[in-house]
Parts: sequence; structure tokens; C-alpha cells
Amino acid sequence: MVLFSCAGIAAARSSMARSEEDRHLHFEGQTDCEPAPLPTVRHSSSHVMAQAVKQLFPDVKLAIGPAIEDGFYYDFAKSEPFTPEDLNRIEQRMREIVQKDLPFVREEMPREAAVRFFESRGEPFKVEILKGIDALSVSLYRQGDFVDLCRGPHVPATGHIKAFKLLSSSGAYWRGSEKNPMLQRIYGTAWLTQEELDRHLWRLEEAKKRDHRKLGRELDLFVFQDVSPGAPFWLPKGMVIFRELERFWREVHDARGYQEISTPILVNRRLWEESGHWEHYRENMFLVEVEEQVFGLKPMNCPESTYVYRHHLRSYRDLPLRLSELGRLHRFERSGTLAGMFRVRQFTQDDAHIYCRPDQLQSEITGVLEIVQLLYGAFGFEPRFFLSTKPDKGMGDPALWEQAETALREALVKRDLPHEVRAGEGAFYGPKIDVVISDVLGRDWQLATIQLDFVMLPERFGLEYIDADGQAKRPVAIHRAIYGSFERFVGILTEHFAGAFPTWLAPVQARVLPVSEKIAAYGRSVFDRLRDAGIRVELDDRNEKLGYRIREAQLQKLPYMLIVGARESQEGTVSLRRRTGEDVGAVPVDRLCADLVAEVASRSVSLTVGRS
RNA sequence: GCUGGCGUAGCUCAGAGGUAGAGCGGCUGCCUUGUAAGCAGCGGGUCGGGGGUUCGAAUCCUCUCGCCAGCUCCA
Repeated sequence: MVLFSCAGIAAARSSMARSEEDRHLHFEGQTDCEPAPLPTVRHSSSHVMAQAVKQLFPDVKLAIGPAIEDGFYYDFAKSEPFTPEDLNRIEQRMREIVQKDLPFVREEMPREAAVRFFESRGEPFKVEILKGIDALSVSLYRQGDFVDLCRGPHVPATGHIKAFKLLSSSGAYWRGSEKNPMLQRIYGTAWLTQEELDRHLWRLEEAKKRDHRKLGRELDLFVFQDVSPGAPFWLPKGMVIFRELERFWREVHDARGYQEISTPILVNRRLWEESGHWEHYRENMFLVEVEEQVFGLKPMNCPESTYVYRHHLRSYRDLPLRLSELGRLHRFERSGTLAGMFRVRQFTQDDAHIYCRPDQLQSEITGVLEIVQLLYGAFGFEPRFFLSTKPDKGMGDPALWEQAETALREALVKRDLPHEVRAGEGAFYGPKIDVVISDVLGRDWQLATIQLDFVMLPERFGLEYIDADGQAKRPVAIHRAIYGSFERFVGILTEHFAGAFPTWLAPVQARVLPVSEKIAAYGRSVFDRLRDAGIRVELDDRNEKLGYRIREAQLQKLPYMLIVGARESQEGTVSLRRRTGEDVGAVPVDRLCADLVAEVASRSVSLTVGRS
């Protein structure tokens, strides 16, 4: 159940991956995989893999093997995990099976017969699946000596599998429940052509290179320490990025009537009881006992923002009230779920709660969408929008739901934003818009959410305003976050840009490199000029060869290197080198300064200095 | 939390019962530097932590903490 979904930070999950697994696990739909070429090849690859495994390890039991996003897996019951050498052997055997071009043959048999068949073959998981379904007749697919319970479809023969590779193995629970025995899962990837496979493998390789945990350490942005798992230590350079994001965010919000607040991190249990977190969310909260009172570290900002709302008696004239808060939150996440900046226990949410009248909803949503486009545009992200509507369990006045969903839809239309509807996927307290972006490697990230709330804050905390008719009325609350969390967002940006941040975000924007000590004075004067202009500039006048210092600046991915020697010192120029390796040549210091300032002010994603 | 893997110098890693190693980084000196690594020398470690086995433990056993992959979870 989705509760208190105050701008959740969960990664977007592929709906396809979900359904392909569910088809197998729960016999949903008519087939075991999407009957399109790519899922079919992947599904067939998983059968070939199972065949290879059965040949090499006759004692393993078969569980399930669906196609998933980018590939396939198969789960086996086996006492020992598969080793990397095992995977090599299995992959080799798969290639032999492909070589033989064995046809996939479909057979039908009564369910009861199938139960006996799989019992006789010693496949308890297949039997369990068969006993759980109510079909009279089921289908099997056979290729060579291998046969599996399966609804297909499959490629005509194993020779149609052209481009695949096994990737990894690990434990996975039978039917996805930690109460069930653990199986051994092997993941593979399969594509229609070798080119697509190569490209996918390149992407995996590239993602590894861009890992923000590695880059964060190498570029001195942030580190994790044993003493506080799931909570980053922001280093000076990482903090520059954090502060620039904050600055940008505040600029945008200040200009749009938001009022920033800051509420306590440590709050008495009474508040959490009032908000319902104590009942529904306690196991994810860090609790502290002092003087016989229990306090909780806030996992969300929303309850406390209502205290700010209630500080005054509100008039309809006060609305909308837009209260923003960069709140530091703590959520207890199970140890095995932490993952760098992507899944943390402490993070800073760029939160805001808008309290408004129902008739103001559309314009408020429109305003939030504008902010989303503005903030994401700066990074070159193209947001996609998902509108989630009333679920069966939705609470509150149906007319209000209707009005709110219309407001959300019209706000999207008004800003000319195409969107996908996720019917019935809204929270019980209101409909929402989720925003997803794709990074440069094509990975999807859910960042912003805009959630309407008729129930949680307004009802539980008894929020009111006095309307024009003198009557007390209930406002609607809008929960929204744009970056989601600074931690996760910086992690995403780090991988998206591979550490080569746009100049406005770069911890060091330029470095002056005097060719030798003879040029030290001029180097310092250039450095001073830029620093006075507000540029984050460094002077590297160490007693090292130019090539050595360039290499270091290059590895640190500094946008600009400013090389100065006798020539430049005479002409009042610098020799400009970009981190891309381009040698731009001599640029007068005046122009350099003006261009740099302009590039930073415009928050350009590309390096523009010296292009004019 | 579960399954498996891994914790050795700031970083990347070698060492697998017998006196803790390398490369890079750091420091010092020489060189006086022109677009991705000049040369030499010197420091640097309770081998994640606790307990055990052993004459002797980085190495074997055990507990624990953390990290990685996947599962589960993600309000």
C-alpha cells in the first residue's frame, strides 16, 4: 500500500520487467512473454540456458525463467551457487545448442498429466506451479532433450538466438518471497543482433566507469564511512555542487512566491501519532529516547509543515500558501538495500507543500510543472509525465477527486506536456503526477512527484481557512519535490555527466597553469582577475612539467585550463584548453573573464568560452 | 533482513601458517618546465574490529561491523 508518499525517491521500475515475471509466476496474460521479437528471443534464450544447465548439472531443479528488460534469467534450485567458471561453461554449452538449431516444439497435455509428468522428472517447482493454476490443459515446449512448462511463444529453433551473453548469478527467492527457499538465478542478456548486444555491453561497461561512488571519491565530492552507513560525508567539492543546486532552486522558488521554512529534525512521538506515521511507518524511523520521552527523526517534512500553516488563522486571501523546505530526512532502510547516493538513510529533500483552495489547483499545478521544466532543462533532461488517478481505496469526496484529476490533466495540457495515464495508481489521499527522466545511458529515473492530498494533511491535522462566506473550509495540500533528494540527484548527475559537470556546477571551473616559474607573477594576476570575477579558479604553479599538470587537471575534469607562458604574458592572453582536449589558442583575459561569467550565469551545459 | 562475494598504505591491488609488499599519490631534493605522467631519495599499515586455534595468524576457526551483486523492501 502506498502511504504518505511525500515525494518518494524510489527508482522507476520498468512495468515490462514486472509483467514478464508476473506472467510466469502468476500465469497472468495469455503467454509467458510479450509476443514481440525481442522478448521472444530472450524467453527462448532462457530455455536454452536451462537446457545447458540441466546438461551440465543434472541435479538442479527448474524454477522459472522469464524475459526481462534487457535480457532474461532462469532460477534453479542448487545447493551451491554458480561460479563464474560455471557461467562460462554454461554459455559455451548454450552456443553448442544454438549451433544445433534445435526446433522448439509445442505440446499440449491435460494439467493432471502434466503434474504426473513433472513429478516423474523430479521437478517440484513445476508441479507447484501446475497445482496453482486452474487450466484444464497446459502447454509444454521441447527443444532437443529439454522440456519445460511454458505458454510460449518461442523462436522456431535455437539457431534463431544470435546475440546473447550470460552476465551474473546470485540468490533469489522462490516466488519472490523471503519466506521461501533461496534459488540460484543466472542473468543473461540477449538481442536481435550482435551490434545491439555490443552496444548494451558497452553501456554496462560505461555505467561501471561512471559509478558515482567511484567518481565521488576520485573527484573528492563525497565519501561514505563505516561510522554512518547510508549517509554521505559531503567533501568541499561536492558541497559546491550541492550549494549551486540549492542556489538555483532557491532562485526559481523565490521568484514564484514560495516561502522557505525549516522545521525540527527531532520530533516528539506525539506528532507521529497524530500524522499516522507511528502506526504505518514506525519501523522505518530512527527513534531516540530522552527524559522518558520518545522522539523520532523526521522521515518526511509534511506533518510539520502543517504546524506552520496552523500558526495563523488562514483566510481564503492567504491561499495559496507555498511553504518550501530543504529538509534533512532520515529513513531506516534495511542494510542490504543501501546503494551509494541512490539509496541512503539520510538525505535532503527539496520539498514544498502548497496549501490552496480547490479552485486554485490547476494554476498551482501549472506552476509546479513550469518549475520542473525549468530545473530539468538546465541539465538537458527531457521529463516524461505520468498521471495516476483514483484507486479503489481512494478516500474523500469523489467530486473533489474528479475536480483534482481534471486540474492535473488540464495543467499538463496547458503546458503542452504529453503524458501517460496510470489508472487507479494514485495514492489513497489523492491523484498525482510522477516525472521520469532518462540519463545519457538511457537509464530511467523517477525524480519529481506532484501529489494532491485531500486527506492526510488537511483532515488529520484539521486544516482550515475562512472562506469569503465566513465559513471554515478545508484546503487541499500539494506535496511536491523536484530534484527528489539532493543526494540522489547529485549521484544521477555525476553518472550522467561522467563527472564532467557543466561549468556552473563544476567545483573548480578553471585552473591557471603557468608554463614555468618565470611566469608566476602573470599567472597570479590572471588567477586574481578570475577570482575577483567570482569564478572558482585555482592556480597550479607547482614545480612540475606542464604536461603533468595538464594531466591532473584533465583527470579532475576541470572545464578549462588556462596556460600562460612568455607569449601570453606579453599579449595579455591565456592559451585556452578545454577538458575535451581542444586547444582553443590565445584568448584575451578580458574576454575570457566575460565569457566565463556569462557561461556560468546562463547555466549552460556546454563549454562556450572562446567560441565567439 | 536473506544468499553469495569482498575488506591489506590516501587510491588500485599482490601476499594464502614463519620478520607486511608493489605501482600511483604524499614529502624532500635535483631539473626550469609549452598542451595527458621528468629524475632521485624518504616516509607511510593494530592487514575492518573482537574472541579463539597454534611455538607462531594478514593467512585457519568463530562472532561482529562495513562494502559489492542479486533477492526482498522503497512509505
